[in-house]
Amino acid sequence: MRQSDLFTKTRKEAPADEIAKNAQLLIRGGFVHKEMAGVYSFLPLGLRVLNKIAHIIRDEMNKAGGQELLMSSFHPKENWLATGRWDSMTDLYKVADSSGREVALGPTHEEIIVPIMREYISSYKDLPRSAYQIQNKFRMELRAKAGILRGREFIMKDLYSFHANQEDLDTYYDIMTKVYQNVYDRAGIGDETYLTLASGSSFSKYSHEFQTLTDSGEDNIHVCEKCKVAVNGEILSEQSTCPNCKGPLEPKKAVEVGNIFKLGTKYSDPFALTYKNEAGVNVPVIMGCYGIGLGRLLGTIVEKLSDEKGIVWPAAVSPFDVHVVSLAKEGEENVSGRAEELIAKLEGAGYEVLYDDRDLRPGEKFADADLIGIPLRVVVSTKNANIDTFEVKRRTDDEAKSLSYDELLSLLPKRA
RNA sequence: CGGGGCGUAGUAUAGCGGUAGUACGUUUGGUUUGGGACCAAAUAGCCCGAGUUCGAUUCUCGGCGCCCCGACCA
Repeated sequence: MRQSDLFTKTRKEAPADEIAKNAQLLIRGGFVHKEMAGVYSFLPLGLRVLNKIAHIIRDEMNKAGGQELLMSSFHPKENWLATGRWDSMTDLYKVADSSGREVALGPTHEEIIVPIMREYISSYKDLPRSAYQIQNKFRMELRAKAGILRGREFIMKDLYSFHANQEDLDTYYDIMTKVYQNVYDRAGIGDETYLTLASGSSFSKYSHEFQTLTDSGEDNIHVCEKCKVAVNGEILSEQSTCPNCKGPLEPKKAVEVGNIFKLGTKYSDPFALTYKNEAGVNVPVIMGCYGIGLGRLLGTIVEKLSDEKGIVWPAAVSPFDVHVVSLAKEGEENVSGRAEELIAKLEGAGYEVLYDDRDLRPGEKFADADLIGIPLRVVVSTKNANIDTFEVKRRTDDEAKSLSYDELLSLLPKRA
């Protein structure tokens, strides 16, 4: 993609009232546009990152047997009355149409998925089942904050699993624990993301959160670095040592990038979601639910992986694979021509390229490249127009290197 | 929801009881061209409402909005 065609522009300064690093960098780079407190639009660059994250999540959820669907955002009031959450969930958006009919805007989808599954689960032969979606959620946060880390409208992957018995849920829960860690590993923040014991529900004493260490996080957790596990501060009085090695815990700030819950029959009961076992007896379906906030994950990556110049995207979630910066001046067709040949080769090899073809001074282009944060920058200029190497700099490097095309390729993730 | 702060051009800011200046951006012309250039010109603004006042962007009150701390948070 030609940068001169990209409708967004970078800016030197962030809005004064955005303190959060994720919001500052994402706005300056043209990834997001703020609409109101806690509500952001994703611009082309931001959407590319979001889609990369979604791709990773889909891949992992599919591996775990998840079947993707897309549920509605409008929810029937009666479904929420059935679970009691129409009144008990204080951050539920309730909207009325002109006739006064009320509906909820979905903050989570147990009230929708369970009635759906009720139509398709009737026998033990129909279990287990696992379904997920990636969809916008609405929660009336009293205080949106920290840029895109806590919003009122946000994109979430929510997966719901349905089981014949507790053992099957337990097994699946362990699989999801592993799958979640895979997601964070692939998104580049796995090494500082902790499986964290947190408070549970009436059904299960504990749940698990995935918490990424960062000072901008709003949660206080207590970590055991050896075992890579942690305990949320909210249950520290009950669990004051490492759940694994029983060693001491160290307090840290963290942001919750995912959580997994054993729901039991909490939502199957109100909708009478049961199945017939082999003896022909109706038995309640046991459920689990598993969530990841995509925008929050994106923001967390920015919080953790950025420097004073801008964002440093991990390769798997970068909006583009390569940033080709042409320093061609007016009339230097040999330079721009070489840049375009390179891009054609890279794209032919399956890579996504952002091509800075703009008529700007080099300093400005470099500053933008650093801000946007694509992992690999390739400069084509009169310096290398007539030799067979390119000037290549990884975003994490300080100095550029002169590399051949093949050497450049070796720095990129493999493509099939 | 409690507490605090802040609303001036697209962005960042200065300022004043007498209707606003600077920088970046954008547009035009020229000089430039390897880490956010320079000259000249142009463009564009006081959140909304009420009150006080001869006069309010400035003071007072109310509203709305944004940020921060706390509470809340599948």
